[in-house]
Amino acid sequence: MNIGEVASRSGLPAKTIRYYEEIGLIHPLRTENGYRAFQSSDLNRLAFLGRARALGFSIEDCRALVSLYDDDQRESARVKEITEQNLQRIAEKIAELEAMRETLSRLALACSGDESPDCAILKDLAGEENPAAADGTGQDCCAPRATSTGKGASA
Amino acid sequence: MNIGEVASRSGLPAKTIRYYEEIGLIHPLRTENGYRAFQSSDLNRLAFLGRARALGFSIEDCRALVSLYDDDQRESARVKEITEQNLQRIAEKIAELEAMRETLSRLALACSGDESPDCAILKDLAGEENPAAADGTGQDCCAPRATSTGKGASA
DNA sequence: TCTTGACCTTCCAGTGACTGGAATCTCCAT
DNA sequence: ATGGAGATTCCAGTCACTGGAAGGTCAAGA
Repeated sequence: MNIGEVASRSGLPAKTIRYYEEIGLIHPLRTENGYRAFQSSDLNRLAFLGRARALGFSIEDCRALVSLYDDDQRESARVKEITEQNLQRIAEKIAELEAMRETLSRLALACSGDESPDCAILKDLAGEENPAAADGTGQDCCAPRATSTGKGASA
Repeated sequence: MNIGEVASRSGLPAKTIRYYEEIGLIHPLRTENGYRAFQSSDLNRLAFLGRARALGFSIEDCRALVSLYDDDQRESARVKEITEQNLQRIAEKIAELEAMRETLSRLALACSGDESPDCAILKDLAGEENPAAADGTGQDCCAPRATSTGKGASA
């Protein structure tokens, strides 16, 4: 199989497949003309990688996972450990985004969204004491210093 | 104020403040020795930017927001529009992460996590017909081709 | 036989939003 | 005079690709 067929069969762009070879995730053979010659085992590996990536595993996680997959002496505990770390990262990210969503929803509600320059969103961003808070918690959510690890926008 | 004081007062790293100047988000004056000389208005602007970034606005959104903030002819509708676009991006990201979380939780539960090589997680990634599904929906969540826009791991 | 066009190759640069580090300069206190 | 903190610029790296240029290969059709 040439790269085009593997791309359409695996759902991964050809560019990505070349990149995965470059970083050592796959090792397809070559034909005389220099084209990559994929076996069905390569296709399986790429599908595995595509699924793992779609589940949020990092490339380094994927490297570990395929190597565990290849290793029949593996302990499933190691796989579970990687999975649970990923799960925790994702849960943290969700929590961070939920906090943003709540604040943004509140601000959007408080903004009239008309032709006047008066804007509750800008007032909040400018640090004026919450005219639109009214949630009683008094939490200073999402101030720059409060952003533990994440760097704000990333999507 | 020098950059160090502004950094500690705004909560933004000095590196980030220099970067924000480089991309034209702020325009601090300079003293004779070449040091940046920040006014309190620069500090306000940086705090504004820090809050906006912590709420997930992109740098380009931030550029638009500060320019709206500076414009007393603005219409609050424009601010609300940007906010709601951001809100939607965040909601989509959350939905994507929730789907990952659900699948990962299911897989982690199905994996014994012991010293044996038998692993439900690896089986699923390898595309074996869901031995751990049992959710009745039969949805082929998180297959590589199903990943609409997002590129999988990004946190 | 020649040409066309699809497909393949490599290499380099860009993305977003910083972050790290080197080399150098300025200022102030001892 | 010296030491150290803090400032400057510039370059490279992060993550996981993605876009594009320049060129090689192959099969089909005129």
